[in-house]
Amino acid sequence: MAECLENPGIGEAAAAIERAWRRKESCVIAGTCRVIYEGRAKSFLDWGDRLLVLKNDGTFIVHKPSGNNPANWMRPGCDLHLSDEDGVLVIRIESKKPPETMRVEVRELFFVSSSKLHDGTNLVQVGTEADLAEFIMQNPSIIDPDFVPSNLEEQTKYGFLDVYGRMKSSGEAVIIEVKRYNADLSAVSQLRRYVERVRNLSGKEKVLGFIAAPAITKNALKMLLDFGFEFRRVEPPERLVPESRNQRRLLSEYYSSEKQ
Amino acid sequence: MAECLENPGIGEAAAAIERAWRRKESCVIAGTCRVIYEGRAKSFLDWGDRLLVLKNDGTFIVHKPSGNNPANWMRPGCDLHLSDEDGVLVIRIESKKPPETMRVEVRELFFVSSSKLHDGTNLVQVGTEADLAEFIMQNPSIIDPDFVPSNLEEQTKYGFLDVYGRMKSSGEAVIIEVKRYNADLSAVSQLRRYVERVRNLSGKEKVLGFIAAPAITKNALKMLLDFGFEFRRVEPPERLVPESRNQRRLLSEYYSSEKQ
DNA sequence: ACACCAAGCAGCAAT
DNA sequence: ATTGCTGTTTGGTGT
Repeated sequence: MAECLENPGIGEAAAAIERAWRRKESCVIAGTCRVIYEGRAKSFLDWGDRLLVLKNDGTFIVHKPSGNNPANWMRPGCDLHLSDEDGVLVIRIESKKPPETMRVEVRELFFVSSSKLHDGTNLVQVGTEADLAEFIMQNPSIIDPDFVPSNLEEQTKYGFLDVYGRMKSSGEAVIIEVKRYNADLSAVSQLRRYVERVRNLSGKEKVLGFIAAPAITKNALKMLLDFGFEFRRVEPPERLVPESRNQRRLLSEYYSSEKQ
Repeated sequence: MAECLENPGIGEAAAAIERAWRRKESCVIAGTCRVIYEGRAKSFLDWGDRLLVLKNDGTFIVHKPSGNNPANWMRPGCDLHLSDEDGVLVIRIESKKPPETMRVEVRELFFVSSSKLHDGTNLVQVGTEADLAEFIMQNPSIIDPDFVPSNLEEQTKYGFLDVYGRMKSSGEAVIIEVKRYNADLSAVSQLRRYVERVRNLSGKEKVLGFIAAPAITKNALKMLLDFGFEFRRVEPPERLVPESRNQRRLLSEYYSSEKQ
């Protein structure tokens, strides 16, 4: 099932990686390497110890021993080529579209571990911006007692709008830009764009603009008010901070929500 | 140096991970697991085979056997806690700020590999937007034969302006928003914001706005022209090798050695 | 600490 | 295929 080599030689390691790749296994290499990337940009990473992750779909990821993000990577669908150049293991990874290449030179190896991995399940997520928009649709009075959200068809004729509707009494169009976190200047710009678009397309003179978010930056609020728009504070529907007690209950909660 | 376990039992694996963590080694686990994350959002990943990467700085990353991005992750600085719950290895990862938790249950293990990794060198990169802005500063005629870029201090006076200057003959202010790729609607919004800001702050009536990029989307071009701005096509220079910074010297050394 | 912005952004859905 | 936009965005820089 799994195959691990501790402190292998170049040839040994190359054979193991080649084998894993041919068998469509996932493979992790730890070693001292340097990396050259050329594609949409160019980069060079000088000698150091890293983790190299090779997936069977042609994904290749270089991780430094600290930090969240990879130092270098190649997206799924790459080709792999291994060679021994003067005692250095050279891994070339190539992508056709976009045209990119990565060259990893490994001069010392700590381990090469590989295993066939099966995974048919996908991540289930809650707490996104779409969830917040849905919450506003269900609770329109958060925006205004007079606000009535529209159906989706009416929205789509104006393009991508987070939440769209109108004021019941006046019939004025209402556009709401929803942000999951602190709304900033670009959120206001976005709202402004949408408002102008709806004004043009509908011919309505009066289009009201709102930003609904947990918070808004000072400058963004100023810009918002300058344009005659309004801010509505909206807390996310669920408490997302972790509870210390009874972690297991949460798991069963996920299960029941999965089952539905 | 390196330590690998193939198909270990729960207790064995827990001991190895604990040991790696205590020794500040980087550790990779392959196994069948499910993952619950709660923090800025919530997610649940049902049973499947994954790679788990634990770094000594408290980074924890869950990779599915395909795809570029991690399914789940915890950023640097987390605490780790291991336990055996009814024959299932439970890895709890906790972050204080922001308050987040991840719970990984591993019911089968393929390998646990760890090694102490040292890496003092950082990535050197060229071909960013800043490089393109620098190129325009050096070659202002790309924008207009009459365009004279200002020095860097003047750039920062109004905030984050990519390139700022004026027309030599008329004295009109010029603002250039630089994009490394296809300029889109948000790029035009950004330019518009900057132009309005400079108009307000400087009292200048005439402020010219440009987008300099390799390309621009259709709608973005329409919006750009509607506002009276202009587009300038700018291809990134063939050779992006900079000279000033010490770190960057490494890259130019590489390139010149490659070219021979 | 906050605000703002680029990113080899990635990935996804709608056109 | 392109466009537009979200993201547990991340990471960096300037105030």
